Amino acid sequence: MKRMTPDQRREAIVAAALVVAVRKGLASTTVRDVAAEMGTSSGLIHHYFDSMDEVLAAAFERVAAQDLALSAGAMAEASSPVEALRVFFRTYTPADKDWAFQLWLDAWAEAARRPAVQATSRRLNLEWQGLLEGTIVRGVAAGAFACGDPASAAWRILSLLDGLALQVVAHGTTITREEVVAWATGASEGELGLARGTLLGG
Amino acid sequence: MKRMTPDQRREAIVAAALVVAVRKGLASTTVRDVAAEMGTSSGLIHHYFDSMDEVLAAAFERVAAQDLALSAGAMAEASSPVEALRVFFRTYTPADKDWAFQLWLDAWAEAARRPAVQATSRRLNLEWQGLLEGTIVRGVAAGAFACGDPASAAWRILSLLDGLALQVVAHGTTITREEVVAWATGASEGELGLARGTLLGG
DNA sequence: TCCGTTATTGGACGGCTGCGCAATATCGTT
DNA sequence: AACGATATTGCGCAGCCGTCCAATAACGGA
Repeated sequence: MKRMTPDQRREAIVAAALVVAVRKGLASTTVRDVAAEMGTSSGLIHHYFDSMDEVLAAAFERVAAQDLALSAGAMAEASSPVEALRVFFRTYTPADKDWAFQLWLDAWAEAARRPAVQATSRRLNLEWQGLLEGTIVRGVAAGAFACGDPASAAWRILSLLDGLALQVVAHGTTITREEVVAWATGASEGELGLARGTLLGG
Repeated sequence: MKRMTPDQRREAIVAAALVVAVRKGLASTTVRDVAAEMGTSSGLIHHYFDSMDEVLAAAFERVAAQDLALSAGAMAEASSPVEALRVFFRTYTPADKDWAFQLWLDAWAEAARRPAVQATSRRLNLEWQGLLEGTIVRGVAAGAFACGDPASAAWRILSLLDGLALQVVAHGTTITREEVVAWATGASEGELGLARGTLLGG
């Protein structure tokens, strides 16, 4: 195959790994799959990554970090903390990309046995919490929210959303996507002392 | 190996599969692992189960259903809905058995690609929600809780708990077990119109 | 004690796994 | 045009996978 610069090749490997991971699941993505997806030999992958663990972590990070950056960017442009929270719920909720959330499920499960995946998953979860906490802190400072403990409130909102989304993605029919959004925003309004329905404007 | 009745053998297979699943993860549990754990040949397993998917589903069900029954039993003996909820939080929370919750993580992730595991996981999640919903309904009837929608409240409490526990088990150090319990009970008190600290009696 | 039933064996089948390494091909530079 | 650096190949290694099936062994009833 055509020769690439190390940076380009690394990118290509991660991109190919992601395609395979979405199709087969993170845990079942193999060196040969990724090589075939790139159209190269499998040996090439170990020339850039020490282990498959690191390839999978990089592939997961690619989507997860991008989604985070997208949400963070959109929230930063919001006119107020309340609006930022609306943006958060709109962009975080698995809408047409359940596959991304499925990758989160894969990552959480794999974390126990793949150190690099665990590190990435933990770091990104922490960043989501930080993003949310920052927004809450700003809202409290602006007098828009009433919240005694922004850090824990952020964890609660994030975890509720994850727990509910999990049911949709893993089990399909137990609850609907609309219920996830409605229940999570409702609980968050209670958490932050907002009037019912405040966070549902879309 | 010694000949067993079909019932005994099925049990032995499921028990052995569970031991291996706890050690290696649900997804990485193989026919040969299970056979070796039992001390029999691997062909025996397919004499009792059509596929590995069903073995894993049965192994997962063994722990999950037992934990559910244990909680349900203890909650049924509680003197009041409030006490029942206290029991719920005490028994649901991953205390010394993170391994059981890790199996839940495995099951949720595997659900996408293993029909039998998905069916079991979904059914048990629904039963947990039902157990919680029933308790809330009884509490409302007894005037102990104020809750307009017990069904969705049950989903919210369960999902919050799952989402928080997930961080503990998958990432280890992000939040502590104590925070999980404190935050989940706190949110539930808000959800049900209880005074702060009501659910923490232990 | 013999016999039919069936639990159990053990290996065949085709395919897959992560990893490592010598050989080769393709660059940019001289 | 020749060369050194290195990206890429292709395969070997040792082992694993789920599934299937003919042969065997152990049991209960006659």
